Amino acid sequence: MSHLRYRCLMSVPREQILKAAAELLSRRATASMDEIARSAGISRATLHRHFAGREALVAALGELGIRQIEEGLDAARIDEGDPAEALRRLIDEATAVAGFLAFLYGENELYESDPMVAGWARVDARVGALLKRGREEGVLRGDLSTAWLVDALFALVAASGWSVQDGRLARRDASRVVAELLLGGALERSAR
Amino acid sequence: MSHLRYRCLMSVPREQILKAAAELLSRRATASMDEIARSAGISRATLHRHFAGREALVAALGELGIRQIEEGLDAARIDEGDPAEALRRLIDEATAVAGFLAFLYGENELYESDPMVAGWARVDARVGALLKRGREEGVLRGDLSTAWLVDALFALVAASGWSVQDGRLARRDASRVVAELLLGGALERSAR
DNA sequence: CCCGAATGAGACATCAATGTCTCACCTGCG
DNA sequence: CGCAGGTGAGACATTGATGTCTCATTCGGG
Repeated sequence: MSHLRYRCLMSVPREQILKAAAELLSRRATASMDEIARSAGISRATLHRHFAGREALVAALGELGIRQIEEGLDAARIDEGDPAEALRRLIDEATAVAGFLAFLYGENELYESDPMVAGWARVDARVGALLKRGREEGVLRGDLSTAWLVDALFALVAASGWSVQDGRLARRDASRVVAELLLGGALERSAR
Repeated sequence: MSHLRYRCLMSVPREQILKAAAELLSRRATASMDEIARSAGISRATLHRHFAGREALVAALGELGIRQIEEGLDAARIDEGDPAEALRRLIDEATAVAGFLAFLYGENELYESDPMVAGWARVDARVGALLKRGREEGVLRGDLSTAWLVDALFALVAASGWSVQDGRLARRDASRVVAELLLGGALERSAR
């Protein structure tokens, strides 16, 4: 939430445009520039003033998404303490930017660009390292590959974002339900 | 649904075309008809001979997807026996058609049609009923809503399908890792 | 009050995807 | 062999999205 000064009209902040675009595109990759603009509450002309074209918009979206997730990884301090607790902190941060994560998760095949691939690889490596540490410390199961757990983590975070968008899940519950399901599973404790 | 014999060339079966289309479109919703055709190993002209247009293709895709999932629900006999075991059977059936499920899961906002919405609602209700039964019998946790568990189930099945497509997961392991993660979670048993 | 900056609405050309068509080819069968 | 059905390649017009442009409007600041 940038509280910078806007000299004239109440311009919609660039980041807010990107957020709206991410949430729309994560659901409908075929959304037109006009739909994207209206979802952000601006006109198509203004959208084009911010981003040269669809390609530039998607590039900015990918860049911001990667940056937000990496900032989340930093904030979660995933190299410290109990792996399970680190994972919960990571999920806290990730669900906060679930919209962008859902976009990256579902759309990374489109508009492939080297920096985006590299950024995603960095994120993947860091999350994988955490899960590997958890496995080696005996906290996480050894019969589920870390690669699958990474995929499952992002899938659940993205799903939580969609559930929130669709009103099936309260935003404040997203982090908890993802963490509880990913870590503890769906079975009642007495039943396992 | 004509299951007639093909008298001349080795025609690519309609269902195989739909399967290829589902796997491609679940990843890249913007794929062109030409890309879809080539992913199925046929020409654009032949694709148009099978399906009047993109709309008809997507409709057929949705119809077949819903049908396959409902057949899977039938085969899994989810109303019988231990809910956890029923859920494992359901996941077995669902991962077998993960490509179609991933398509339906990610693309159901596009090309909305009444029969598709109704079909998805039927599936949702049946899976929800199973989870509700599991909760009432004390097998499934009561602190995770059934709506969330339904979303998570489909998200994990779809994710497993993508992981298989991308070569990060062996197809024969898909059912196991989804079921183990969804039911038991990622924590080592001794650690919880 | 007036000016400047940013916006929204709309016109316009361009481009890629789409849907339809024709035609030549191949294969299986009588 | 000759035919018939299915196919691939390609031409063609059409459509919708896109990118660029102009112009009037509006709001904030000096």
